[in-house]
Amino acid sequence: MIKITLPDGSVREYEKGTTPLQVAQRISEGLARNVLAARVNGEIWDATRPLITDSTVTLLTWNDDQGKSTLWHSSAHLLAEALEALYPGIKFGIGPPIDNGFYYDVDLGDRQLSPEDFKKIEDKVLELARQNNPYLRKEVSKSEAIAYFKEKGDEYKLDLIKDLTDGNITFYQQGQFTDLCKGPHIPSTGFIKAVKVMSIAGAYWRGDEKNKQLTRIYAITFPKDKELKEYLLLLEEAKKRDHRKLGKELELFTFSEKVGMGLPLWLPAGASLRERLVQFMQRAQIKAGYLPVITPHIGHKQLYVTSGHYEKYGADSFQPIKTPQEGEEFFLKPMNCPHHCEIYKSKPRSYKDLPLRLAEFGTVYRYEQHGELHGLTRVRGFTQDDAHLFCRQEQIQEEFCKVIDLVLYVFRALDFTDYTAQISLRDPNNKTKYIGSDENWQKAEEAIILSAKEKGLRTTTVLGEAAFYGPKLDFMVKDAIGRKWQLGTIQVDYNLPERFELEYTGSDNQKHRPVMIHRAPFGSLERFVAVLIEHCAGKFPLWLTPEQVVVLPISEKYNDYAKKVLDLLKNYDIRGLIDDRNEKIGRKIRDTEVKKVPFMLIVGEKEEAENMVSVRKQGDGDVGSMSTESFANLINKEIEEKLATF
RNA sequence: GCCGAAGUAGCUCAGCUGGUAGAGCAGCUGAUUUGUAAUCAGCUGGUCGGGGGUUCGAGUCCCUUCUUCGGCUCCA
Repeated sequence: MIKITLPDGSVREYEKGTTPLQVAQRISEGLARNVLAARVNGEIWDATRPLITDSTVTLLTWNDDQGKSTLWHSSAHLLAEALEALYPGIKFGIGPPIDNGFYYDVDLGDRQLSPEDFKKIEDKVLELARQNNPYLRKEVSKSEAIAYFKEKGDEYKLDLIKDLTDGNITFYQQGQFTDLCKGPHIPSTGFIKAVKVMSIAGAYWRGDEKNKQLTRIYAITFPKDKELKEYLLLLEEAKKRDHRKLGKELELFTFSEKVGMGLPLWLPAGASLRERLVQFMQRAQIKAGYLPVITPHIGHKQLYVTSGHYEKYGADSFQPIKTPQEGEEFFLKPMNCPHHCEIYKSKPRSYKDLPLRLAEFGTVYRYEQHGELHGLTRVRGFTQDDAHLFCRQEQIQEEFCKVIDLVLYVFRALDFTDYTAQISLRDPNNKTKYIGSDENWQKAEEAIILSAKEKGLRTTTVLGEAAFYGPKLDFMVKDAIGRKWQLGTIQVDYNLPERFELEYTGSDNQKHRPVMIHRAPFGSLERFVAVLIEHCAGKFPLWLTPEQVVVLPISEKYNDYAKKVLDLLKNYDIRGLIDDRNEKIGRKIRDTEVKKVPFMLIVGEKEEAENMVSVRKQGDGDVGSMSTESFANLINKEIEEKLATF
């Protein structure tokens, strides 16, 4: 008999060789029907793999990320079986689960797949799924494995086997298809109830462009048909929120081939929105003790040689700007930090000056690859809400705490309520690839962990994700439809102070090296605005939105009164317009709704006589009438409450 | 940069196997003076992404180039 510990802490005895699935069955049939895999002593196992020692077992279902990825991984095998049945002789690369579904890389030979084939593939997958074939795990020797795929003529699998160690190789078979795979897998194909082939794309074997290009087939599966339908609805919703589409509709920004790809042009509505974000951050930063600096858009080559960016990125970026002076070269700045380091060096610094917090909305230029450009999220010129905090080692924790406060203030003001923080630390097994002393790293990592804890952040910690120059803390937000985005970042840097030989005089009258912290709560304004647009579907918070109010006169007779109303609103710092077109009120309302303006003030004979406005809220309809002053006070109060928490 | 798909009016899109470009919205003009999500009528607007080729004739077929989209790779 063996002892099985379940997540609730209960311990039960089972016969040796009992499977996690049987454990589930003993608990309830309903649970057993939903078990996709199991976590056994921290490892993910097949639910049908016999337990032979005392174990801690967690049963995984569709509600667990690992349950999902197990189902998707198994689905990849099923997709491969379907493809092999439809297109005999094709060869297989790899077929892993991904964030939303899975893919399989296949070598189709001379065949071309097109979206018209998707339905056929889906039908075949479902047909095979209904056979409810079990996924059978089989341990094989390296020579057996090689023999099998030689026989089958699948050179990609042979390439994979080459790197595996003998005695550690497993096959999984379901139905007519056997694949090299370490697993785990779901018990049988019948768990897969719905499938959608999403797209195809080219992908090099092993991600190397020198290798053959395979066809990558993306698909997603679900244990219930209803979930597929929900997923497709979510995709539609994401399409509606696409910042490129909304940016065009709301006239926030545009691109021009003539100006250059990846170089956004901010239109008046977008530019004023962006300026409001900048002012919002500037106000908060002044409170937090930041000092503004301004640096030019270009810098001498030597600046980037010193910073190390020239060596690392010079060749792959915008090429130097030459001058009439022979041999003189300038670069568009790819980062603000080298300039800020020079500002630090502009005079001798004392420990009393620290922390020194230099802030700049600095526009930087990076030559992103052609295929990588995407709306505002991936551009070649963008503005960071950058700041560099120069401090003493022992000030790191306090500075981190203050930056976290600032980031959380941003999230609150912009209605990002669901976020986590990722702490990226050194790879403890490979300490040599990082710059800075072991002792400092340890202290900095500890400071980050403690400040995240002090601020009550939900965190995940990832070893080996730190930059070579220091550990960092990144914020991940979930938007209104559940997608994850990485936003603010705070990074410790031991490298640049070293390269620029930054110093301060300590209380001991000795020279010391400061630590630098990079931080950008928005990251880049371009990317942040893109995420924000998609998060709020273009319905920006009241304090930020381009127009807060549109005054709608019932007919041209009331344009003068509308003007009076708007003038009064302007005295209250409320942004608005009058729709004085010769249109019916229904039309004006519709057009204003479509522009996602939060409030409409309808004025006609009645309102003019009573000196009132009739208020209509975007999405909610008529909310009654009031005086212009009370309306102005109402919305200003709402804005104040939103922004006053820092 | 690589693979695949696409580029037609300001926007969204139609245009079958080649026969000489069309709709809705927007814009302009006029009528209407309007009460909570589209008033009516008329008009303007396109070297069909650019260049080259095949053809009596190209939006349509071929080549090339640019851009966009979906991926790959990379990201200080």
